[in-house]
Amino acid sequence: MISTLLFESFNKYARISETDFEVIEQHITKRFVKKRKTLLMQGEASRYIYFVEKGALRSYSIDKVGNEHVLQLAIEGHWIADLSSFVSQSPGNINIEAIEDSEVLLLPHHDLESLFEQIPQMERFFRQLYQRAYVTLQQRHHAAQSDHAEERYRQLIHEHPYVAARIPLIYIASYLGITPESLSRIRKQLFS
Amino acid sequence: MISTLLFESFNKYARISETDFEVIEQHITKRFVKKRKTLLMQGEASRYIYFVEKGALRSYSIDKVGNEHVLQLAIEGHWIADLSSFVSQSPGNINIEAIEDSEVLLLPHHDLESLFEQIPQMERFFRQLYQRAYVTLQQRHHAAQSDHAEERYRQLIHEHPYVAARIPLIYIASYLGITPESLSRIRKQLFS
DNA sequence: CGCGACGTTGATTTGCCTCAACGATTGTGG
DNA sequence: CCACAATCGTTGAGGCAAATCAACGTCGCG
Repeated sequence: MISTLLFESFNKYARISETDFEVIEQHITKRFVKKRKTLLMQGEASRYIYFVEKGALRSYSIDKVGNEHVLQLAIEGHWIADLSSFVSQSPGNINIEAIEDSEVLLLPHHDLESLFEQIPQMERFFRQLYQRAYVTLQQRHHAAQSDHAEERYRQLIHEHPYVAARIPLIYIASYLGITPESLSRIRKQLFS
Repeated sequence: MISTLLFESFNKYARISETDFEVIEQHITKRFVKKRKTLLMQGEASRYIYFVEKGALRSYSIDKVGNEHVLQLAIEGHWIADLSSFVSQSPGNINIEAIEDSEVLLLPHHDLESLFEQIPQMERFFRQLYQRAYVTLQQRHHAAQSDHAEERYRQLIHEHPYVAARIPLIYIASYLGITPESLSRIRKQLFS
């Protein structure tokens, strides 16, 4: 087995047997990404969906004035992707970059159809993945509208303590939709 | 044919023949909703996805302090739903309400499986529907992060002039994530 | 060593909110 | 059918959360 983490991830949302998993693994390739190196650049069609085996990554978009906005933070055991680009196989406007030296497993869009046919549970897994992505995005949007920055930061610490502890403040701030300065002040006030 | 509008909507994103459409129509029911009456209430599992045949509706969620946040505005020819609830068939936290006296067509989740089998193009249509919902949400989130209220309002007028012209200012404001007072001031400044 | 990445702190500004009041419509119950 | 109540939009005054601008300290690394 290439990756126990990956096996567990599949099994969390669908029942994948070990023999099925072996089939899946044949379609997986591994890639190493150095800190601050880009894995996916806007303008490309995202040929893969990425599973973080080790390290940490972020996805972000860039606005008119050149500011980056973090969409997703992912540490080992989690998936990261530009889903709209991956699903439609058309150019996206999202970048994915390593925050630490990382190992990433690549599952190619190209192989999905045949995988779905061989392993019906894979289809279920992906359906759920898309669903979760949508629900998460909706919750974030709602939180951004209705909660203050401090409350959103509290929530993040509560739900993803590892992420909050490990990822540099600048990216956390961007994820929360505020400036590093603001988050720094919020933290100061929160831990005292 | 019950509804030409509905037929056109299907055909915009998938090729549905008239004979296929007749099959679909057998699963559709019509419902009249009076202004300010609720079509779907939070806590319910959304059994239907709704097509607006006539009138206008909004979907919204309510935050801790009791404020409403409009998620979607839909006039005739458009779909509206609590997708996460509809897809998972579990209780949602979204309300759908008529802004004007409206006619709505109901497509039940219960019938989808069999429809997908009979009319493969239906599956394609729904896949695209989900995709568009996701992309739209992501764009809105990005806009909320990077643009000022005035710019977001401009965009809305540009992309959905009919909506902007017809829907009361309070709902537009909520959709943009600002107060009615703020939008009123933005408008004053914009049209002078 | 020197430079870039990262975090902090202070001073000031600003976009939008809150609260309050008021007019114009539209809706409704007696 | 009229009176009164909501709904909707506007305007003004004041306040606040977070942004901006600027400066500085620490750390890791080529």
